[in-house]
Amino acid sequence: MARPRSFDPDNVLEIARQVFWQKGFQATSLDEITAASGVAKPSLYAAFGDKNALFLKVLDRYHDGILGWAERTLAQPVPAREAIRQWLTGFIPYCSGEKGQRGCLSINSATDGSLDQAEFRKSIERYNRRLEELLRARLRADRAEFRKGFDPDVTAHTIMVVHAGLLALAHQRPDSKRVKAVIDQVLGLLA
Amino acid sequence: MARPRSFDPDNVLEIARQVFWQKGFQATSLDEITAASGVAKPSLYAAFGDKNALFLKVLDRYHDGILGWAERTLAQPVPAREAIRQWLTGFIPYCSGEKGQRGCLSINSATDGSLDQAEFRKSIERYNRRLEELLRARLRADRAEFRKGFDPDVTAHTIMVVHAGLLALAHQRPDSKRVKAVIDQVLGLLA
DNA sequence: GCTATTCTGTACTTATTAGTACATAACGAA
DNA sequence: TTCGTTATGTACTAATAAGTACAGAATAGC
Repeated sequence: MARPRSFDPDNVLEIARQVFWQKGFQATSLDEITAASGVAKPSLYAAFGDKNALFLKVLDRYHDGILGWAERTLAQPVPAREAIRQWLTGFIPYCSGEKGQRGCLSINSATDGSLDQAEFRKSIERYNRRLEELLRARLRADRAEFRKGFDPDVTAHTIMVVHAGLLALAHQRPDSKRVKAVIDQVLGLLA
Repeated sequence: MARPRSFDPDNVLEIARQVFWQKGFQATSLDEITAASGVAKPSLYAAFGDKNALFLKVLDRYHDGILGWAERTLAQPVPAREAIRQWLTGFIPYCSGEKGQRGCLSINSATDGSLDQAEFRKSIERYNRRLEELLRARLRADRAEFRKGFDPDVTAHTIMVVHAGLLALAHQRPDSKRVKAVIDQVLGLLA
């Protein structure tokens, strides 16, 4: 009953993610997104709202993707330590080499002082909380695998810190061997 | 033999640091720096060059301050583990609570995709390299304090990762107790 | 084919901001 | 005091970018 959309919104969000991820929220202009996606500004505004709303959708999508993968990886029927090792190891391609350069969209956004928009912060906080909950739940459930006095809550948070640190330092494109060595050493805390 | 400067450049760099640290490089306009410092733009340009050059000076100053403090702390005549504990503990006020909100200027800059200026990257990389060298040198020197097979190089890097992670997550204003617990747990690797 | 409705593209407005031109003020030296 | 020199402040330019007005295109139903 009206003219149909000439683009796939999901596809545009994917393209927008790449641009935002590479250049950051502030430095990305909507003109760059129209150039990359072929969708003109009025259509972007109609479909996603303003720049903030578009970025928020991109960020939520990014978070959901990682959370989904974390859920699957951490639910595997292997020892908790092995599941967490696989989870952390899965980040190596994003923490090292050329691809590491861009780091993590969530952390890049969290460290961007200009994004004090409450909604961005909320999205990031919820993401971090959920991720840590996944780790904590797994460590608590398999507590019997560890030594006496093992503290699953502190350990879950430590792993979050290491995870954030690896992705923060990823911009230096470290060698994947160094990243792996750090992961192996930190997993020594799971005993 | 000419009109003297009406401001202290060092003082202006200090003020500029606060503004850049709070809002980030991109989001900080020179007008905000003139407003905060009382120094008009032409004077800023004459004294420091353009916005990039000013920020680079601010960043280098920031790095030098932290490196100087790290050198002093890590050179103390106490066991390496204790020196490193003191060094990490010293970051707690910057990793937690209200003050943690702004995070670390260096990491904030490293994760800002718009700063692909080669000189910014170089300053940050040199800073990280020197910091890691300080840790590595201390751990190597006191290697005898640790167990057989202890790897000072990997451990130094792991500490850098934890350090970066704490400062990346600082934006969430975690409780200082949580930060301390992570530090204590990680120091368990120094044995 | 015709119409109501929604989407698209061009071209605009408006605001912000990096950087500068220029007139003037403040100093040291003679 | 006067001159040469360097700093300061006002006011500008130019460029970039967010957001929008509007005319026209594409569809489904009639």
